[in-house]
Amino acid sequence: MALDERALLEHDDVENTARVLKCLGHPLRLRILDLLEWKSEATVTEVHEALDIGQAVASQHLTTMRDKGILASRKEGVHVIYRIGDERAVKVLSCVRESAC
Amino acid sequence: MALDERALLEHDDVENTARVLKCLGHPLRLRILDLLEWKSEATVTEVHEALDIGQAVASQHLTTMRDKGILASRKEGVHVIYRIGDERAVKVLSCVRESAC
DNA sequence: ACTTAGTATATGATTATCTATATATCTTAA
DNA sequence: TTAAGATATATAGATAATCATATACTAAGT
Repeated sequence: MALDERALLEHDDVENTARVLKCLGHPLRLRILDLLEWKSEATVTEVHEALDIGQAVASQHLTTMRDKGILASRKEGVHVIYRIGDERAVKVLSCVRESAC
Repeated sequence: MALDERALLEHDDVENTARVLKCLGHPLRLRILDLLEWKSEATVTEVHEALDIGQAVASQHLTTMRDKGILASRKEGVHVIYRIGDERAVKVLSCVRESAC
């Protein structure tokens, strides 16, 4: 019955969707997303201090999330300021948190 | 600023949320979810044939998803019939698919 | 130019994930 | 009880993720 013609699959973005969800599926990255949801913006240092994780780890996760489009960033002087880059990530989070979406 | 008091975190289910999202973050498992979304139910054999994957692989992924509560199953004779066990998974999927949730 | 603070990357060790093959278990029919 | 089909599990090789340490890069100030 030609699965390739089905809704999700015909978009041929299953791989990409999986990549995004997999990226969200990590405790630290969820906490980063949560942090940016109420703080709007944060530098690498702020993330690494707020979450009490190593600077390199923070940078790595932030970069990973930006690569997937989940986060966006801008440079301001010596700081790199990260923010949420795709509101769908927030919605996904709220979907999981509660029953209603 | 006591991150531990924030919404998502005070639920202390960050780990579990991450586990679920990580589980969804796999191409085959997304396709399984997609299959069960329009087919309602499917046996292991049906999944492994519809997705053209090995029987063991199908069984493993189905088991994994059931362990996380994403799927549910019942036994009927010699068959094990899987279905979606948590509608939030579907909602997560639709959140990622489109802009609106 | 030098220093310092912020950020990114390279590396490697550890652990987890994925898939295939093979095998085991379970259920029903003969 | 034996056989056959359906499902699950054990195992192992390959690949990928994670995290820590160390190092490199960059921008601003002195």
